[in-house]
Amino acid sequence: MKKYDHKKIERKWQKFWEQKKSFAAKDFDNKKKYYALVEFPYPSGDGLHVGHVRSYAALDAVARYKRMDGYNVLYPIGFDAFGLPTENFAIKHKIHPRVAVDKNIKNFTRQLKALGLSYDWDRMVDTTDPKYYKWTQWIFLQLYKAGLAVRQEIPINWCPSCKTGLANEEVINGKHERCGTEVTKKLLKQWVIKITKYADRLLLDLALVDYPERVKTQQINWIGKSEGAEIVFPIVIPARAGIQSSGSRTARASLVASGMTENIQVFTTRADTLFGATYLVVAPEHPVVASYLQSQPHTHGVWNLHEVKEYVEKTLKKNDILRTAEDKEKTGVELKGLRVKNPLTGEALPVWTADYVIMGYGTGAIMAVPAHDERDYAFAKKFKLPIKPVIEPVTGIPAEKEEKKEAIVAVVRDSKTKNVLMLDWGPRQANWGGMLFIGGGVEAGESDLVKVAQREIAEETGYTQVSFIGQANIPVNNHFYSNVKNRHYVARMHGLLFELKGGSQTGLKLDSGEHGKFKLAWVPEAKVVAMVSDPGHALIYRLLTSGDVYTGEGTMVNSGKYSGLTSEEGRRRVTQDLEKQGAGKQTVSYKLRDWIFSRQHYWGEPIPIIYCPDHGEVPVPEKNLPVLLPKVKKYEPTDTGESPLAGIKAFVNVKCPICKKPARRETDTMPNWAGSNWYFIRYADPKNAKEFASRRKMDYWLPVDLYNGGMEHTTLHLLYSRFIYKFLYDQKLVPNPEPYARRRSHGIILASDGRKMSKSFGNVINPDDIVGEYGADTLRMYELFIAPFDQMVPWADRGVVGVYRFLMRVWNFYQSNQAKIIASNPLFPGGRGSGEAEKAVHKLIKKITSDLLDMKFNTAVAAFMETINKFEELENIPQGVAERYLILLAPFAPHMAEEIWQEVLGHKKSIHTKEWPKHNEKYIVEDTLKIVIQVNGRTRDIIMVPVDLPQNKIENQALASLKVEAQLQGKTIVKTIYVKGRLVNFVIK
RNA sequence: GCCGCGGUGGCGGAAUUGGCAGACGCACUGGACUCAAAAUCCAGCGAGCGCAAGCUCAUGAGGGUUCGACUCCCUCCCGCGGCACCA
Repeated sequence: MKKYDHKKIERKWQKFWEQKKSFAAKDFDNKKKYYALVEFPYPSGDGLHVGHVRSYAALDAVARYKRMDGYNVLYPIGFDAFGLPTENFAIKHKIHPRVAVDKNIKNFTRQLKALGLSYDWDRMVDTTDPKYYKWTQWIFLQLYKAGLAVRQEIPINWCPSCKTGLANEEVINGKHERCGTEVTKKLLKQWVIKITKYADRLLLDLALVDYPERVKTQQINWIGKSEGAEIVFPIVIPARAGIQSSGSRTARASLVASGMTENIQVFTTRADTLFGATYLVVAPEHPVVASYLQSQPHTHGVWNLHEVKEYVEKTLKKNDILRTAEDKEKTGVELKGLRVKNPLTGEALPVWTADYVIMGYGTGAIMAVPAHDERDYAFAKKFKLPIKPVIEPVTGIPAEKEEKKEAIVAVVRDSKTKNVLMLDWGPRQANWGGMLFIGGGVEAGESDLVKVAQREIAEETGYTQVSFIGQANIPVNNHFYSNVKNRHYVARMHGLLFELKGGSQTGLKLDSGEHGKFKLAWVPEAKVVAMVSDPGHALIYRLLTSGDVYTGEGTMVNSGKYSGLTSEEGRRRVTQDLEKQGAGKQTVSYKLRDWIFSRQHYWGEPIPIIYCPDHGEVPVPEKNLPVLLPKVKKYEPTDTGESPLAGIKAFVNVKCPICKKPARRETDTMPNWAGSNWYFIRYADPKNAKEFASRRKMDYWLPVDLYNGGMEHTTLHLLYSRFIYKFLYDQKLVPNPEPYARRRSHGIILASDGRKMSKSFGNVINPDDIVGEYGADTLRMYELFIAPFDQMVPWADRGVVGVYRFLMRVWNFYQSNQAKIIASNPLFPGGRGSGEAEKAVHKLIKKITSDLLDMKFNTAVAAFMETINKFEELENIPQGVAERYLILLAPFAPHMAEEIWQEVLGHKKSIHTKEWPKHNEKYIVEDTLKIVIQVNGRTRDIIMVPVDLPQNKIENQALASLKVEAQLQGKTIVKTIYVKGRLVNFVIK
């Protein structure tokens, strides 16, 4: 028997496939195409990670399966090699990034080839190849021409020690990753890509694609669409501000001179709370603040310029992390003297600036409604600003005919035990009964709610020694049914909290219907929430005990003509009315920010723009692309805050393409994401020198049918590349609106200690070692086997051995002559065998095919194991069965399958060109059924019956079972449940 | 805090979507082979009671729906991931 020499076998077939170009994708085949894509790796100095292998092996299995199933498959690979890691690697090892990339790509290529992945190597791309990044620059120019690439002064992360701008990726916990200095914000002119213009389509078109739900929701949340209204608050200067009245020329003139606008626009999703706005807050970066500071103090009297200036400066120094992660204590300062007018009420409101309002969202200004917003509430409490409730919650379900009443709900807490007094009205019915607090109507003539509540407490519980603690800030309108009165009510319930001071009780004084209907119950605090059965009572309890602000919807109050409307209707009406008077409009706001595209680093694509003293920004003419990254000796970041390219005269100095006068090149480079945005398009036509890809080839190959990559790219690469593709689609340059029809993500592989694999922990598994010891087939199959594909899982050395043992058994099985039996069988002409083996292989075909389509690789591998176990039990395996098993295995263990196929079974052509087998249900169907017999839902016996046995016969057989008989002793059968072909269940009493 | 995902033997995980809980693999135990070990092969392997047939308990906790719940509903606890003053 031949030994399994994985090294020899794997090397042999890898060479064979490479020489024959077995897996090259043909452009324009008459077969159906299938484009399987894995995120191309970043060729780091550490080499391939076992995490890469998981993704690549999985899609390799799919790609190989699809080829065998008759598809023309494109399964390409390339390298994403620009960016910081390489630059840092180069600096650390004192070699040029170009050299480092070439070296790393070579190493990665060797490792990938040793895994026997069926890539079409002729289509390999490298984002740092000028022939490639020419088109990355070209795409940038298209964005520029469309007005989507613009230069803006934007606050960026800034390292004051290195004097350089930083990418977000370089900021770790608020510190510069290289020097540890705290990062600040600095205004710099940056290239910005207007991805926000596509926010809505990026959101809507998620409906067109098959992505995992969590990927979709993560993108939806990231885009963060909120529908709301923009409301215009005109700025007024009140008379008491000093010298001049609001119409005063002097005051106005000063404001206008300082650039002050006529009004402040706010964004809100709750226009229904406009009557509850008691002040305005603008972000410290808001232009109103700047104009306020520039205005002339002596004309304005009470202006507190100094204080405002100090606050703004302090805030701007903080970076985002400090500003948000710092204690949540609200800070802010009033822009004294400045007032705005509520456009609907005419009420004058003060204006504050506070860092809890951020410039980047909405309009950078809000109307504060402290009664119905937690942040505004906290701010108003701290600075003693008025709080005005304008929404009352509504609970319960309205009935057609209901009586209105004012009511109280009293929560009584024992001062010692902290238990809460509840009334137990028996089991909860549809809208009455259950556990409630003490409640009662306010009767005519009663005005003091505390007295009303004390009266009700005494009447219903007899307790008189209760002291008032507090009242809920808003009443709850509760629709309910009174069983006692047999009537529907809507009660405006005021919540009051009491403490019991003494246990003495007087006689109860109940309404006629109340006698004996309820019991008193002292409920521990922790259980109250779970026990209270009425939603209105539950809400009151929350308002009373947690001090929560009511931020939900409800019915409008204290809102003039809008009072009584629901929140939803109120929002519509208020917005409409504002629109009519030109004081507002319906609008939409997104959390998504524009994409900062400039990096002050050497190792990236130069941005193809020239600055001319006469013509300003001039794009590099397309015929002059690529703008080559110059070869330099020094590529370390400078300490001037400019890209290292700025110091290279031969690069910087250039003639203006329009007037030929001396001009300067842009010296910033593009971020890492630029090259990876569109690489999957290039695979369709990787060598094209005239276009980024030919339209015909794109029409054939795109979109990607299956794209696998990491979860960590969901809101970066995945979103960016969707955006770029949509942009190209709008330019009529690519054929579809979405680049990836189906997206899947693999879980990361942790080290066996459960931590992340990391050189510093010394727990890294190198794929080379596993390939060396057990072979690529074992490594690939192991990684598919360990866990569901999308789940994170720790590495287990022993698990590798398990898969290796399995492959050894497969090897030995085919080496023995067990697999070459039965030439023909009378029942199955054509050399196919009958019975168990045939059934097993048909089941396997079905299982493997559906698992490949569903990406359930772990259960597919288990099925291979199960089937080989079965084969070993059986005496004879027909050759046809053995061959089909091997064909199914080919996408998973391609080397071993090929070796056995050609060397042991003597076939002349590669197994990977063999057609994928089809299963036939008729071989799978069992001729006897296993019927589970249950008594009261518990399995008591299992019987085997012929498939065609009718129900009554099955039931009779079930009854005849001795084990069932034992259960039936002295009981009667109430009901018999039969589930076709599956079980009989006797319900007995 | 909000959103999403998850919790099943000693471990990684199966379970046709409401119908035999624990497939497959690892670890472990016993046996065969061996002078011995490794490798390999055979058998066992959720817990408790029992000589056994078998019975009882068991899918994070508690409740509910159902003839029947890992699966559906409610409440809670824990873990992971994302977002985080987004008005």
